[in-house]
Amino acid sequence: MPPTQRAPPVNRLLQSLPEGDLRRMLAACETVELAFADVLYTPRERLSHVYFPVNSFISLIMPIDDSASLEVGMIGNEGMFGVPLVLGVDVSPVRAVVQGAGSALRMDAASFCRELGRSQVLQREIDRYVFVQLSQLAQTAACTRFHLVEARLARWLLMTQDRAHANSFHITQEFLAFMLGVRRVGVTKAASALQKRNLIHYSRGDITVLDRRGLKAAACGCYKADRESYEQILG
Amino acid sequence: MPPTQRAPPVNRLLQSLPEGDLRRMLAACETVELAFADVLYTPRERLSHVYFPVNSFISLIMPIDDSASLEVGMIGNEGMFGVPLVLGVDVSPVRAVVQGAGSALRMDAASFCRELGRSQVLQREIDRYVFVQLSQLAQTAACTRFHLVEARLARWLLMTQDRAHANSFHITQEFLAFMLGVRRVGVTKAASALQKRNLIHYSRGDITVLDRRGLKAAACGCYKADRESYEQILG
DNA sequence: GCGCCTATGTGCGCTAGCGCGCAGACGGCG
DNA sequence: CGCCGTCTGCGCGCTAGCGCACATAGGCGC
Repeated sequence: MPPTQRAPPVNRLLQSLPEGDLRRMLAACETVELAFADVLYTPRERLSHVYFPVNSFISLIMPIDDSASLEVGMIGNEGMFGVPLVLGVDVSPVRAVVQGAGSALRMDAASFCRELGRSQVLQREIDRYVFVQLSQLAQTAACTRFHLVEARLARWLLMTQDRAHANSFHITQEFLAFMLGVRRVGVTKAASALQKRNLIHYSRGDITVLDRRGLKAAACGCYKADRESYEQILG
Repeated sequence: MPPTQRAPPVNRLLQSLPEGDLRRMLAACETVELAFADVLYTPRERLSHVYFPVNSFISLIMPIDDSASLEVGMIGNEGMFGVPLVLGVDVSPVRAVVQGAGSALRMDAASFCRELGRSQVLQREIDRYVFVQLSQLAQTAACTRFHLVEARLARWLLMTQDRAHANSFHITQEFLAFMLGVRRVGVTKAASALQKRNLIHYSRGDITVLDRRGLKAAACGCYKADRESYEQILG
């Protein structure tokens, strides 16, 4: 997935299905446009829909102590939102917020469960995706504990770049701080350090990755670990 | 699960099965004795067996940067080790270490997958358990980021007490530090603070919970959140 | 061209936790 | 009874990140 490549026309989880299954899934989906910062799900609600991002992407945010929160997962067109439904549960502990505007395929929960029951391949594919999310979660937990903000930021930027399928995207430092669970000032410091090293450029919320290779070097190993986990299981 | 109650005779995931399924599962299991600090699984190995703790319990530890690590999950007789197999994957990113000595039911991976395919009820039950683990993982990630060592320690002691089905258990501060991802000295400080408040007593690795209610008050809300998640989904 | 809002940068005192090294203390074993 | 290994406690200087408050700076509307 080189960053300059265009996003595939549909979601990759779906794309891997045999033709019949794919057709049925697409028939049960509607295309929706997601706007930046849209909240698709709030904890304790019922999960009414699943989302398969096409060129949008979504953050999973774990709230805690009614003021702090932490991003614990990111979903682009390699995945889906609504994993608990696969496990027979219709709630989730995390908030789902649109991080990159764009389109997604949406399907109501009941239809999704029905199709899951019908297609072995779908079931199997999505199960594997659940595993990938689980791994990412564990990685993020440890990363958040041990790694410095600058490295975590670099990781975040790389992950976002992958899901945005572009070198530039929009995100303010305020919002970033919120994702990483640090102060805005912490992000300012880390980001300006990366900018001084000519790895990124940013201005008023528009971030451009200038040197992807350098950014990888600045990031912690967690980025690589995530990628490898994904490629090994779903690649 | 009041702490003084004895551990149920078998694993609770299994106990909830209808008689036929239960019999088949038990037939495919062997009882093994797990010793403290046994390593049941090392990342990147193939998952050869699943474990259903009876009165033992197991820690899931995420290694990172070949020296640091962090506990990201705990498995007592309410759960099982080997969740990735449910998702069609035969590896795991976490180490599995015996935290409390005792017995467990062990089953080889192939038999487990076969039984999963045979019993809808088993499948459904275990899926829900996977969800609980996932929630716990997210909770732990955020907890680790935001909460002070003392509160995290209190949470850990309560979780352990639940799984040990006893007020006392053995764990050195060194090992505890390792779980919580902090220095041993950090644990010493937190533990002696709890001891001064008469919530716990400890000496050379033997820890006794004296005041469970008080310990709950000292712990962060994550303990309560975990319990509620478990009870709501599997209770 | 001016004002305002949003985004970014900075300074300052503070705290939790780190790394390191050492001191005491308890207990099992010879 | 004494030794030694394990477990616990403490001191010291250091750093990352916090909370707060304020200072620039770019864009947009009027």
